[in-house]
Amino acid sequence: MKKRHLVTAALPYANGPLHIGHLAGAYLPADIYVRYLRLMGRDVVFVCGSDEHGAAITVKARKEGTTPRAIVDKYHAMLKDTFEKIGIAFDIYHRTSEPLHHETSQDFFRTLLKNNQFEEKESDQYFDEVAGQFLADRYIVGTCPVCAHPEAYGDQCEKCGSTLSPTDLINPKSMLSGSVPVMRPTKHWYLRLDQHEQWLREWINTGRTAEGGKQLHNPADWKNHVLGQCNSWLEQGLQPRAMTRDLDWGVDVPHEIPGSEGKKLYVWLDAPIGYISATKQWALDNDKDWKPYWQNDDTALIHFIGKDNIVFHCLIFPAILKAHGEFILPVNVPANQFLNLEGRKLSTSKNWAVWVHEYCEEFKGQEDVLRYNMIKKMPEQSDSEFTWKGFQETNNNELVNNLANFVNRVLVLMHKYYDGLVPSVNPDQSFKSGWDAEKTGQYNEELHLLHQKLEAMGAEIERFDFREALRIFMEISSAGNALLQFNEPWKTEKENPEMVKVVMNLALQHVAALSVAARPFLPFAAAKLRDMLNLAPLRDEGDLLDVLNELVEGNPIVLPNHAIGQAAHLFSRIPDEVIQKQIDKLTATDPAPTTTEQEQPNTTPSPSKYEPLKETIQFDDFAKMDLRTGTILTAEKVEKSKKLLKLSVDMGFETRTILSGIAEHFTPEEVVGKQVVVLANLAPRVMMGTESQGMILFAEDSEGKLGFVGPSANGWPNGMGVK
RNA sequence: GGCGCGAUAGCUCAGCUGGUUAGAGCGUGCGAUUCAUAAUCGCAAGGUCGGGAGUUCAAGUCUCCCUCGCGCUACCA
Repeated sequence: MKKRHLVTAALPYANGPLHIGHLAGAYLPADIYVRYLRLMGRDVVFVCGSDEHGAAITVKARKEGTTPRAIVDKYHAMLKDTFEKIGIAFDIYHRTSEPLHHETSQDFFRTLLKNNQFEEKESDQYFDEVAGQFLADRYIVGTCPVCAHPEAYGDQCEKCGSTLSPTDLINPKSMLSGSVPVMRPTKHWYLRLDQHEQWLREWINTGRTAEGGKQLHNPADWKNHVLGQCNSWLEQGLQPRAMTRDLDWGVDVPHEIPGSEGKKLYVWLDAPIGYISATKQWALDNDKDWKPYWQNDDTALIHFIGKDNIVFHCLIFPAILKAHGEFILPVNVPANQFLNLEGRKLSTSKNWAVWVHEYCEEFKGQEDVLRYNMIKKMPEQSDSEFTWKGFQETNNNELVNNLANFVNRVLVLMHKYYDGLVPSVNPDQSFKSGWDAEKTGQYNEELHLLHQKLEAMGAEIERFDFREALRIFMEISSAGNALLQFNEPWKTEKENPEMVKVVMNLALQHVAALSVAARPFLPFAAAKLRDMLNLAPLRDEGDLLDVLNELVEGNPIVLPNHAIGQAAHLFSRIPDEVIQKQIDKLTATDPAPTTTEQEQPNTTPSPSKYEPLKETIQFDDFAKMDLRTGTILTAEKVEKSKKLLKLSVDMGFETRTILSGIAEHFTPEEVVGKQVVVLANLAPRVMMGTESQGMILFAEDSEGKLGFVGPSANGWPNGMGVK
């Protein structure tokens, strides 16, 4: 194992609160890993912070009539508070708007420039002639080519989730001035990723940056989907990537560099360097040196992220680090897959989520219950699912019935029989082992078994299998329950008090071991347990290592005559009403039916389903559109396209070829013969090698389902106007 | 469309380089027990390992094709 660890968790974007998907994907696994390392006495720094730049934040500020600064201040404070409440124990939670970060990333940029890592390239970008500036993708709105949502952004449609590029938008408009943007050439700095392809391929697949080079990591330890995603990119060939953008909210390209006016560092540089700035700030605050953590190959650098971030952390950021020349590469990037909620994908825009700050309000004192559930459902190898019902069952059956109940019965019996003083034991006294009813137990040997379990648990954490680690943790509680069950102190106390002393002492050692081992998973419960046992609070400085060192010798971790505290309930049952309330809340904010309900006609949509009205236009604006009736004659799927159908439409006076993005809604057979309304004077556009000569109108419901729009009477003549 | 990852008991998931009757937790059924938040402990039932073909003495595990889910990507009005 390396001498020291630097652990990062993906920087959350400061334009919204944290939901359980974020938690299960990156922050909780990172936190467990780090807490474990601290318990083992390792040198570890855990950094994170808010990602506060980019156009999405300025857009949000504009919408809400405030400043980007106000937006990031609000969400930074909120995120920081949420992390604290749910027990994510960063060493520092930084933010990219700090001057230190600006300096750090600008220095990085200078070094890359000096090292000839950039090429300057001109490309055409949308430019707002009224506002006199280039437009970030987010600053351009238009109609989504996929779902016809009229307010899609240049990079993404929030309605249907499609990834877009600004040139895809129909009727693009600048959000700054409302004018129609024009294409204009602009210059940017591109990182020569193509020059890094060779060693990246070698590094990803062999753990060495060059043949015969030093072994930096073992690819067998990396997750399948991580390697697969990387190789998929490598095989397609890496292209130079722009590292700067025409933005107005971000880190300036250093001013001394010619052509830097109006240019900001793109998120590719800005965000990951945030890890480094955060480490620097931590070092300043704690009178430490940040450099060994980033520049010494004794350090294990580990990035915890979600699967959408794989390429960024496994290819682009490593390329940046290597291009700089003085930095180490990550030894692992244990990316998780996605967590679904009640059968559907989490969606911020559709408010289909469990918000962590709300959970912390509504379930005060039950932070660990959420953590436990997140671990059980952690999407380590494939997507997983959170349900409120499962949340309740897990809490009641495992945390209350097994763990909390075990702790409670031990403490109650200890007080009953020994007034809360740990009894001394005769190590030769035999009893039934809690691990196997058939086996005769021996005190020191049983303590040694406890050691083995804790060690196995740690090994699983080290290989990022947190669910398995948690299972082993619970095994210790189950074995404790079994120990009591097999030996029945409540029956045997009178006839065989010596045996009961050993059993109760041993049961207490289980509880004590759990009070330490729980720390990575259930930090609040761990603290409560320490208190109940009247043991010193954990210091995060090798407490588990100390326990292991005693147990491996067969020694107890709580000595005879230690006075324990009063028993209290570690976890409480969650009743049906509480769960039902959460389910109601979820379905109230998003009335979308589940799959089984989808058949039901939904005639009374709630007000929230309606899109806001667009701004008022004049009659002249409407009159510009030439709408005509037409009939679809033929339809076929466009090759290599998922969404397009190629249609020929009888317009009466002529037959037109029109491409329409409806292949995911209708089969070609379904649409042939349908009478439709066509926007006939729309400028033609070539897509997938075919020119589209118009646009077909569809009605869309709140689910994104499409319906034909046409004259209600059959046999209406084609080519007629629609007014 | 291309590429990647996944599809295993009612539910949530493990199954490393192919090799004995395919595992765990939860749920279910039966039994034991009462110190404990009607908790606990034991036993049992439950799977043609998404579908099809192939390689092999032997395939959940390798190859090919197909279906479905998710992600990345693409000139998609």
